Amino acid sequence: MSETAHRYTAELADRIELAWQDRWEAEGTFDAPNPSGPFADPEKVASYSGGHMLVLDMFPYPSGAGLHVGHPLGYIATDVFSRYHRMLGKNVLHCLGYDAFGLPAEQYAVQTGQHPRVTTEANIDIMARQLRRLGLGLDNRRAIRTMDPDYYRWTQWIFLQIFNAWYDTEAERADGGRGRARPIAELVEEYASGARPLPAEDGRDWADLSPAEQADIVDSHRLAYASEAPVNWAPGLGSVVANEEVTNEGRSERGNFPVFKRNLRQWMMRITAYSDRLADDLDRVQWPDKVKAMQRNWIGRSHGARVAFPVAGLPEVDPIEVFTTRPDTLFGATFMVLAPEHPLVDALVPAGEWAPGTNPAWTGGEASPEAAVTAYRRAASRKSDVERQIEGKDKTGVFTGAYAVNPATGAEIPVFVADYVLMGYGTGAIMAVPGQDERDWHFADNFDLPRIRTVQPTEGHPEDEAFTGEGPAINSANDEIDLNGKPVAEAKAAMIDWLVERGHGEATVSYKLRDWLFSRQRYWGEPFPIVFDADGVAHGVPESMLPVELPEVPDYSPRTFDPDDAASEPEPPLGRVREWVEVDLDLGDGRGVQRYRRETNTMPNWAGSCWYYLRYLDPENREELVSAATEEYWIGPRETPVAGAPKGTVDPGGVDLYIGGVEHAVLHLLYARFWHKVLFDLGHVSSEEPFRTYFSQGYIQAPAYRDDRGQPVEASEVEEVVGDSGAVSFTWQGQPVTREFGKIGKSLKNMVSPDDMYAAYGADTLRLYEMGMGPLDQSKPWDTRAIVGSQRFLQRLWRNVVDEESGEVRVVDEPVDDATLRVLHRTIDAVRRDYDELGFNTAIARLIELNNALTKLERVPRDAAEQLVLMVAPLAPHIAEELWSRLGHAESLTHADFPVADPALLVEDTVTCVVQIRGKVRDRLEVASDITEDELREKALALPKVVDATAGGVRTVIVRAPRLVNVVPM
RNA sequence: GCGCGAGUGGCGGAACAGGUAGACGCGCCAGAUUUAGGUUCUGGUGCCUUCGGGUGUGCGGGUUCGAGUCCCGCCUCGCGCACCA
Repeated sequence: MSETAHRYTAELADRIELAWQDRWEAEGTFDAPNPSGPFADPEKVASYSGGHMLVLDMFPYPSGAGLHVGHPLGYIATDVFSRYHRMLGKNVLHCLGYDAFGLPAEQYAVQTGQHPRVTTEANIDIMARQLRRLGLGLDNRRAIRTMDPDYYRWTQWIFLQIFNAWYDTEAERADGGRGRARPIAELVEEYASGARPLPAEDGRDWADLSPAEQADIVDSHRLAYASEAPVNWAPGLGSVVANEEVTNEGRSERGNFPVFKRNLRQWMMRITAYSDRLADDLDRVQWPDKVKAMQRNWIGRSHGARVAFPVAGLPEVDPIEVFTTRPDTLFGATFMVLAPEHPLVDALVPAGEWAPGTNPAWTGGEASPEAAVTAYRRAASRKSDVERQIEGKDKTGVFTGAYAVNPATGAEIPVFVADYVLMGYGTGAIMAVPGQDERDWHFADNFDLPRIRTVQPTEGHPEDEAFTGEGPAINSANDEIDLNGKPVAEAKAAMIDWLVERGHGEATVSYKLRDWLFSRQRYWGEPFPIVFDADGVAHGVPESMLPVELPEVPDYSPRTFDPDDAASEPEPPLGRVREWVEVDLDLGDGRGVQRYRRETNTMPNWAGSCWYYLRYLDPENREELVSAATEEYWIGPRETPVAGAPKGTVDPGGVDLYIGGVEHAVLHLLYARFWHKVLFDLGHVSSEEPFRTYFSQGYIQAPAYRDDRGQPVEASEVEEVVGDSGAVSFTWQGQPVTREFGKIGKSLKNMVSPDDMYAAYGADTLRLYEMGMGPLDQSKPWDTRAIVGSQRFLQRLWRNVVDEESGEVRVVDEPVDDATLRVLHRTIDAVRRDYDELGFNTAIARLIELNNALTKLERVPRDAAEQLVLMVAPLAPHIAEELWSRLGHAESLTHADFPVADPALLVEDTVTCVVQIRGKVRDRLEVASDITEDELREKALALPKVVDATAGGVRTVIVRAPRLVNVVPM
């Protein structure tokens, strides 16, 4: 034990931190008042001079492994930002809930027989303790959990809103655009009154239709609908998954099982109705360009044309509709290709044998078109996405035996079936233009089909390749239209005009985005508030019957199958609870008590996370999801749009700062935007976007080590060996291992727990280290050795205020000297700018510099120390509170005013001027900061080094007073 | 292949608007304290150097009085998408 009994050690930090965490909790320091409702405190709300701000993190999934040091990075950043803005006088709401439904808890439950609620609650407790120890300033009254019935009743309520809505593409919006969701009852009304013509043209009125026919029409409009459609079925997982959850390799993100396209009856969300708004409104939010690009790419809007190709000799068959982005190349369409699943295929295929003279390569080795198509379709349906991927560019297909007429040339061109054309994009059929499309070129190669170039390739372009570039049209004229010589864009426009005029097609837009598969065959998720009547018609459960609670089941596991058994059928666990599934209800629709069957699928994990930020605002509201006043207060549109938005942009509202990982760029962040827009259309929220500013934080990577077999070894047991030459190598149990940097976790055996950091350094040191490592949006390697630097800073800060031996406050009540005052105010100015822009690493560097300056003083003036403590507070709140308190302040500094820089003190009297010769620094001058150019030039030219260099004369002198002179000799 | 981003000391990273490259921290070196180790404190630390200076921000060119920063062409790495007609 040294005599420095009051040194800032890990033990002292621990005592200070726990004490302040208790006090914050007892005083409700971070409880943010609402303007009305359960958390109302209008007086307090009005007292905030700086307005209000909502700062959120993507909420965590409570996994069993607890936190590692990578998790809190974003939480610390939002906490620092929140604390800073509280000191600017704002009512800051920062809180954190739990994404509690999900697969890992269910899988664990299957293994152990423990109810997933029990394990999830235990995990939440562990996480909550670890997060509390970090000193986050959260309003814990709002820590919602998606698995609680009080929460998911509103998830179900939103589902019903979507179920009971349709997208009216003609309806006008407030912003002047067209298209918005409307209640389904209004659609029924319009049909019933005759205001809207019925889709079927058999002359009957709405009232003449049977209830089942009416239901069919209504259901086909709903934004949430059950439909039989090709979905991603993962037999090994026992569940279907969304497109967004299928990996590049065609496997399920969860469990890594093969995924098959299967026609199954599942719940879908009509997110495609919002394609344009989801793409366009990205201009209105402040998000990283990368994430905007990812969403735009996922939505995949492309402009082109729809063209109809009549089928030769079959006037009764519908023409084949294709989508093309290159209508200008129509003259080069020498064949057509339909997706194997295309509904028109059966009608096209002629009966009987192949026509005499059919190219044997087209027949797939079968005796008739029908046999060939059937065999090809069967083979295609058996292929998993993995296999499709592996086959890659090797184009396969068979001839259907049918020909279509190219409307531009009148030529009869063969129609093929091939799986390189996807049913889910465009119309599921293409016009093949081998001259201008690589894939079509390859197919033409394989099947000996003609190729006509319709764009003049640039010089030197290989003879044996498609030309996809820009150039004048060639070979593109008939009696009515001549594109030859026109550049691509002009030719496109001319062709579209001609197509429209002749009734062959029209300009159109196509999207990659598809409707969202919304049901899962799992136990641990939200039940659908849906029941089916005896006719199989789906009915929404009345609001008064919400929540539809998740029943207890004897067995949590869905039925899983051999991972490659594509023909297996999903069987959700809830289907086994007959007494829950079969239910007598009065839905209040005049039918009285009837027997119904409940929907046994559950909602995907994304459901709860789609809207949790809204429930934070008003978590105890029993009547509404969120009250209008509260929603508008926290996330209503602001007067000024976000920085960087195009001119004339109207602010969409939303969370002021949302921080989370980029892995959710096209999942959570797209789904939440979709739900929010539906809620906006239906009048439940005033904001049009959920997150007006989103920031994606980087990952913290930690060193991981592998032995000579490539197996990870326990990183904490690895020793570093420094060789004679200074080269560093690593060993584990005596054997050499190699180092890499990777995601922290069990799989790489490189876990670093925050608990160990709390024990060795304290939470403030950990916070400071994580914020000081580098820019927040960058990934960076964890280095436990380097944390000590952050601890040393806090120790020096502590020592500047508290005497280490006596424990007494050692600041003096003397005015701050002029030099120190200038350093102080420059620091205030810089730190404010850094905090505003989440530049915490540079803010910390500034604070260390200021602290080092104070260390050099014989006596530390109180005023300088206090301002420094206030500036450190957002980053290291416990030590700051403790020092603030020891400096004689009874109140927490949470709402103390953040220091303000005096502009007068930012102007320096003298500055260092560099004197360059030919652009290289050769000397320096101390000059008055208001020195004139002429004076400075004179001084610089008089310097001995300059005199030497300019003996042969001066060509030019550049003067940028007061900082720089550049002399260029002859 | 397409899209986005990044290459700066031994390491993490600074550098507002083209104007002192390497702030701050780790590590390393030296000294002080300590019985010693550790801790803590003080000073030094891009590279080369004949101690005058030379050189230096992935590579090659360009613009400029002046380039880490702007332009053109490459290379490498990371991330995302990927038969999207």
